[in-house]
Amino acid sequence: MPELPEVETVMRGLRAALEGHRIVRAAAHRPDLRWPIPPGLGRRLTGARVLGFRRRGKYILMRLDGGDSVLLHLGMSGHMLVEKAGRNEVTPHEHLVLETDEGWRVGFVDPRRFGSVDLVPTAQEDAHRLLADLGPEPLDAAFNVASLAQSLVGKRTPIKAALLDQKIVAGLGNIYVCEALFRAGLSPLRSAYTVPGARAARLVPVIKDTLTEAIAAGGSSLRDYVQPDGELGYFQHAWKVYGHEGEKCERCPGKPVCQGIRRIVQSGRSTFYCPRTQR
DNA sequence: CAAGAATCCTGTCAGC
DNA sequence: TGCTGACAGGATTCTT
Repeated sequence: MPELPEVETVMRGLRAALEGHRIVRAAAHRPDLRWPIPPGLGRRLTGARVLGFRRRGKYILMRLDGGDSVLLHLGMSGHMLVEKAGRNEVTPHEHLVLETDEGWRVGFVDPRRFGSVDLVPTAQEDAHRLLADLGPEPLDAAFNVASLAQSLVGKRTPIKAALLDQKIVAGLGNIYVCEALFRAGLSPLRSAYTVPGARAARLVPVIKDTLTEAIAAGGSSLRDYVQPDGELGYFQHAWKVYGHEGEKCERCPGKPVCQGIRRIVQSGRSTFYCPRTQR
């Protein structure tokens, strides 16, 4: 489900509810996610104070006193529920529930269970096996035209697949890759090794802009996805190609040559693009 | 080695 | 109304 802007939005919501507060109750209700929730996690969390949050790619890290951090990935269908404490029944897909000293109840809900929860020593967060191989943060200066060009050299895979590879850049997913390629006027089918140069120079800024705008909008809300405070993100209204199969691309209005936005399948996932303006 | 397919799991929606 | 198949924001693991 969530890509970088949604994860960032969720992290900010968790920060507002949890940072500086003590966890007075914690329980894992179903440990068999993408990887098992470590046994004893509930016990480890109970009584801990939450010191702070950060995001790395699509992962959220929650720093606790006592030297450990909780590593959270929302997978495809994961989201967080933040509500007033008091509800004792657990909804069917609520795999982890916390309660704070200020009376907030925070639940991790993930029907498809592609998400994961782990515990990692704070001092070694970035050495965790799930984080160790991640590429640069797309909004950091370390992600730039030169660094992207470098990582695309010799890659014969389509640029669409390369940008989905978290080792090349950390946090892009299917929606934002489609949107960024549209904005850059690059075909998702183009071989990655042909991008370094002028094309990479177009691509990097639009990736940063797209993500920045999406974060400002509170992410994109699909179906039941909501931010922790229950608000809906609204970036989905800014999508130009994703989910717009058959519609006219806004770059070629009225042109008889425009066949409209096309959906194709690349490595098992939908790609939306305009064949006329994206080359 | 790299690239694409298969896989994990549940819910929803379109079409019949 | 029920049933079936396609598809969904991800990422690893298995095959070519």
